[in-house]
Amino acid sequence: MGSLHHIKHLALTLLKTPTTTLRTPSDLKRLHVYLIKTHLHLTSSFAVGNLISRAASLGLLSHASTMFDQMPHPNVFVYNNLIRAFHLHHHPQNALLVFLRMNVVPDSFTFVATIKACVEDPAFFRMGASIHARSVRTGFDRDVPVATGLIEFYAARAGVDAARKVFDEMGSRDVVSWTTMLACYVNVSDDIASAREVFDTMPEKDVKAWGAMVGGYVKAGDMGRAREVFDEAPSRDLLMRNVMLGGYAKAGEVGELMRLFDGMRDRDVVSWNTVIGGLVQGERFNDAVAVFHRMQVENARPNRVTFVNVLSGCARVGALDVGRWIHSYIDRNGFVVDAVVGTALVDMYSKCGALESATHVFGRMARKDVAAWNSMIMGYSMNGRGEKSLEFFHAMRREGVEPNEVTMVGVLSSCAHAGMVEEGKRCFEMMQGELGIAPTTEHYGCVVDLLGRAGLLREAREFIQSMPVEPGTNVWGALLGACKIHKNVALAELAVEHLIKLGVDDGGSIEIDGAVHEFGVGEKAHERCREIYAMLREVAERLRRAGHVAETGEAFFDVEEEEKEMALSTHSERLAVAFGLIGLRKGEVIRVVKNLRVCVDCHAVIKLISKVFEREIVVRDRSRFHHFKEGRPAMQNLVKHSVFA
DNA sequence: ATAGGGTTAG
Repeated sequence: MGSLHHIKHLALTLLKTPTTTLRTPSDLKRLHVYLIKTHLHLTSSFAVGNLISRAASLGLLSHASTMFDQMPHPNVFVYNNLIRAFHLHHHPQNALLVFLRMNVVPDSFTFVATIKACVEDPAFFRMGASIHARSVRTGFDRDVPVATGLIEFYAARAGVDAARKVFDEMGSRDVVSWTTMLACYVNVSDDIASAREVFDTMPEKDVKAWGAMVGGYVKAGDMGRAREVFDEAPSRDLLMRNVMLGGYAKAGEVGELMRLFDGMRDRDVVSWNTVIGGLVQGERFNDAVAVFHRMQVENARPNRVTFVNVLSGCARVGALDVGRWIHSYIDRNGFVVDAVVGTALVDMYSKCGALESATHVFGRMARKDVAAWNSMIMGYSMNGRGEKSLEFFHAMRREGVEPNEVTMVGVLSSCAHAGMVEEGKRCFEMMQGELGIAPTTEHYGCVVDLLGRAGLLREAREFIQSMPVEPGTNVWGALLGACKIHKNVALAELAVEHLIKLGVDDGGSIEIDGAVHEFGVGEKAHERCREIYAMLREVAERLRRAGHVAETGEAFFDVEEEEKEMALSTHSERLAVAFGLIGLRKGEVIRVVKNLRVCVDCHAVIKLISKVFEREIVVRDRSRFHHFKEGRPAMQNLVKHSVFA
């Protein structure tokens, strides 16, 4: 109820203890109206300053600036809050403009806020230096928070030595300035030894100082030392535990991660997100989804980071059901699909082979940055739609979005899939020239793929030899793929030799009812193993009747004939497809994710399975998708939601 | 009445 009594009460409370009231935007809007009605907005710097401060933290910047504009004589308190408001909303230029135009004497709070704004953008280096000079002239540089702000400013803009100079010249230091100096060594110069030296020299340490030191070791990847400091600290707060969780997540120490997490009395959304992210990184996808479900049970509210983490897990294992569920959760709960969440959705859909949904999400995104375009370009490329992918590339350039190295991987692989050799070569040239992007092993792999697929095997081989960097698995994998297509056994053996040396193994997985099942070659460990092999025998029998003969020429050159047939029929992707035939209801699309390329025989067999068993099958391998429907490689209806339609 | 330091993401 917006009764006048209620509003008056709110206003009076605000004037006494402003930070504890006004929790919602509507509270603030009512108060705004009240201040105007009572003309307090013209005279009370106290009321207006506080309103600006609360408006900024509630995301209502327009209320803040309206109130400011209406005030004839704002005092320094009002100015400070407006500068802080702009800074909070990432408008450092506006913050500094307010500072330059203010016609009252700045105080130490003003200097802190403006220096902070200068840290945000490298363009404000000279501005920051001149504010520093002004603080020296007016004596505000002796204020500890001002000097601390300057340490951060110089560390970010001129390096840690310049920051250290300010630190050394400070008249007095407190625990915050010491911790700031420590953090500069950690974040700016990766100098853990100097950070430790500062830590050992500090006259007093609070929980944040201990936390900063833990974070330093975490960033250096030294979890042993991080744990030592963590255990040694006189007290541990939530943030410090989260830092530790992040370290275990980054190091892939999932056991320690879960042990610490489960032992925590209270957790915030960062704790949950860190654990989910760590499980996804550690390829423990089912556990990651389980933790997400645990969040619901424990009434913990997820945020956009949670969604992005879970979605990236879905993308990696091709878990379309879970991904769709997350998408509907986002919509149901009114979360905004911003550039990052949108890209995560697009990426998930396209890596699950659901291009139609990916295109739909992309089309509805308000802001599309490089990463968003990349996910579309990559998505179409991986799904074998090279021309469409290049259309997106050109649209992106028309929109004035600068391509990066990820874009070019997508573009080059599109050219490879579409057989556009000359276009691909042109793009490779353009990338190094016009765009000034240095090629990575990914790009070289794409070029090998481009040449190899087109049958230019000798050129591909020569290209590999001319590479200035060591060829990775992707490069040899591309060459092997080309050898399979063009039946070049000698070159294939060379590629396989390198792949084995680089430690590549074989595996595939499939998602049933939100759970991921993994299969290796000749896998026998799965709980429904007997059923799966029975199904494989049925598959073999039905395919034989349909006239299939295995093309054993290309796999295992040194294996006896029968063993060859056996090994081929237990290739991981076939085990997974067989499991899909058992575990999924008729009419559901069977989606399989594989970490190597699908061999020619499996490709042929799965094509036949899709026909004989009347199932739609999508197999994703390390470079692209294979859609099968009614015995043919199938394409979904992609044009409907396309931005070009 | 307003300030400065350690945590998660496409």
